[in-house]
Order: sequence, then C-alpha cells, then structure tokens
Amino acid sequence: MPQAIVHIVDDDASLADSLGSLFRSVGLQSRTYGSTAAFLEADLPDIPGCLVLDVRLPGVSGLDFQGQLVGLGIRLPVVLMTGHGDIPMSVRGMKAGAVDFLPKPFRDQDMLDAVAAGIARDGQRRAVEGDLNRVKDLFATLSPRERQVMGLVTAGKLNKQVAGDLNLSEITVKIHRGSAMRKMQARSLADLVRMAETLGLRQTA
Amino acid sequence: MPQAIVHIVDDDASLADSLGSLFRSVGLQSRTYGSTAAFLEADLPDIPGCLVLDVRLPGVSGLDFQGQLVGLGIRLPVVLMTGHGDIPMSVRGMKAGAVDFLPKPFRDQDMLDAVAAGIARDGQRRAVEGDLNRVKDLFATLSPRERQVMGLVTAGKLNKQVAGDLNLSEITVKIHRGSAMRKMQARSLADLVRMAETLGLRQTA
DNA sequence: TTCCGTCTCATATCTTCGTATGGTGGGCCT
DNA sequence: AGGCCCACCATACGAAGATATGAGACGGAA
Repeated sequence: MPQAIVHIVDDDASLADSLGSLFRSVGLQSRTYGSTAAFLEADLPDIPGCLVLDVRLPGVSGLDFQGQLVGLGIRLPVVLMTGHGDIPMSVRGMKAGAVDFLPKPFRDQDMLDAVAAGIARDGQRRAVEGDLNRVKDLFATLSPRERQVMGLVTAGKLNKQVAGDLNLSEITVKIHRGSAMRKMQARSLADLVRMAETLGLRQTA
Repeated sequence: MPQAIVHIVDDDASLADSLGSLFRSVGLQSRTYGSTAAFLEADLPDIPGCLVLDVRLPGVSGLDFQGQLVGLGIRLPVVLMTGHGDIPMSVRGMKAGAVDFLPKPFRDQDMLDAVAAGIARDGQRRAVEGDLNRVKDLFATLSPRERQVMGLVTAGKLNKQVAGDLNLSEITVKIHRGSAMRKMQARSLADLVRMAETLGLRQTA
C-alpha cells in the first residue's frame, strides 16, 4: 500500500499517542481525535484508511457511532477496541461490519494485523466504488432516450424491437444506440452490457 | 420460508432437546447430533437450513469445526453458542462467518432470530448458487473451441478478430459462436455476456 | 466398420448493425 | 434572435452477424 491513513478516535490521549507511534513504526500515517465529533468535523483524505475506535467514549457509544457512520455514508472500515467489553458487545460490533474487536490490553501485532486488514478492505471498496462511479458519471451524460435505448439494447433486444417498444423508427433507435455507445465509451456491445450490469439496469419492458 | 431445517450439534442432550422444542414451536424442523462426526455422517436435505453449534464439544472445538465445514464445501450458516466464552472466541467465530454467537444462557427469541437470519442467508446463497450451477452445467456441454470462441466474443471481439486470434476462418467462428449460443440457451449476445460474467470468464487473448 | 461428434471451410442469402448525410421541430438559455 | 441540445425520421451503403447447404478430416464409441 503506497499510502494509507489510520484514524484513531479515543478520549485517552496517552493511548492514542502510543497507537500513533505504533502505526508510525510500520510506516502508517495516523491522526488522532479526542471525540467522535472531532472526527466528524475533520476532512478525510481520499486515500485508503481505517478507523480505530474505542467502544467506551464520553457521550456516544462506539457501537452507536459505528452505526451513525454507515448512515452518513462513511464506509471506513472500523477496528473496535475496548477495556470493558463482553461477548454481546463484540458480536454486535462484528455484525455491524467491524474488521476486528480487540479487548485491551491487546498485542501490538494484533492491532497492526487488524488495521492492515481494514486498509486492505478499504482499498478493495475504493476500487469497486471507483469503477462504479466512473460508469455512473458516464451514464449521467446520457439523455433520457439514450438511457431507455441502452436499457433495452443491453436486455438483448434488437433495434427493431426497441423501436417497437418505444414507438420509434429503427433509424432513431440506431442513433440513440450509437450515442449511448459513444458517451459510455463502450467499444463493444459486450462492454455496454457489462456497464448496464454494473449499474443494475434491469429494463425488461 | 416454506421449508427449512435446523441442525443442532451439541453433546448436551437435554439442551439439544429443549432447542428442538423451541424450533418446533415456531414450525421449524430440526435434527440433533451428539457430535460433529455424527453431523458429518448425516445426509443433509436439499432445503435451506442453519447449523446451531456448541463451541465447547468433546474432541474438536466448535470453532475448528466451523473451519472444517468451509473446507468440506458445506456452506451452511452457523450459529455459535457457548457456556464459557470470551471475546476473542466470539470475534474469531464471527470473522469465520458465523451468523451469531450466543453466550448461554440466551433468550429463546435471540436464538430464533439468529436461526431465522441464518436460514434467510442460506436461502440467498442457494438462489445465487442455483443460477451459477445452471450456467455451469450449460457451459460444460460446450466443446473446447466453442468455449474459446465464447470467451473472445463476450470480450467484445468481432468474428473477424476472433478468427484472427485463433487462426480460423470467419465462417468457422460463426459456426462455433452459433453453437455456443444454442447450447448456452442464450437468446441474445447480451445474455451470453452476462453468463460469461457469471462464470468469471476473462479471456483477453 | 459404422456412427457420431468435433473441427474445419466455402458459397450464398438474409438480417441486423453502424454511420454518414440531410432535414424537421421543440425547448431552453443567453 | 441565435445557439444548443434533444428528439425524430429518411435514404443509402458497407460491415457484421445468422443460417442453411455441402463437404472433408479426425478420433472415439458402439
């Protein structure tokens, strides 16, 4: 991983510092936040990352915060840690998608492994999401008709059939089809079908 | 869910029985096994199901057994339960894909919820796997050449290009292409592309 | 040996696709 | 009013695809 960042949210400054040192020792950037609010106000760099979160925080529970993040569209993988945890707590965290749940005290290596897994997961997500966004952006440039035609064409219909379904002449369909191909930067119908698949396009009619 | 079955693996017969009653009370079939070996010897019915597994078993640990199941290709969702567990144990179980991890004593409702989630997950998996197997079976009927041609065609190549890549005449490519379409029961190129996607076909050359 | 499937190719015909050229009309923004 | 995008359609031509007919070669199974 060329660049990655670890976000540490913990009200215990000394622990946060020692975690920061630990990550630095393996070449990982890190930032620390004393509260969930501080984390939410910060700007997140656009590189793979991971959030190390103490479950016991002043105010909000780390588990609740984990849920909030999902609601806010922040998909950063979370490593939970806690001094006083129990099984239901850990299970809840894991069900909510946490990468790991580490009771304190934990071994440095366990934390590093967890964070590495989280960063890897974020890298994966970014790659997939990047592809999706590229396709979405292209799709956004299509006119309504072009989208319709693309949907029907990628459903396997012939130009003639598309024309019938939309009450158009076949010529017009060809034009929209051509525009869609050009705008989507698809070099073949197979390409276009895959993009439609990525977009979840399901236009049977 | 029209039909589903819960498999209970526990050496404590009385607990197994009471679990069986619990599941029966909500209309769920169940079978109990006194050991992991007994479970492995049994025939699993071909309906959605869920495995309720005690972590502490004579001989093998439930967690190890969970790993074995994956190796054996048994993808039944697992609900873990234990009388003497700790956080690392629960985290390990959840990481390995368990639906839930319930410390004893647990509330009946928690167990029912977990099992319901497991069965739902298994239903999903079965649906997806069913589609995949259907496509795989069709693909298995293709001759080597037909597969090759299908790969290249679904990669977006023209018949002419496929012919060049494989040192064939374009006519021959068309024939293989037609056979592939027929055998795969694809009614359009779009269909074929999606099947290739399902199969993970990635033939750039 | 005969039969069958596979692989190969040719000729021929028809359909479908891609695209260019050219034109009409509507809506929107400046 | 002019410019621009969208949507629509026609004619026309060449490329590509689908299919049928016919045919030779190989190898395995009955």
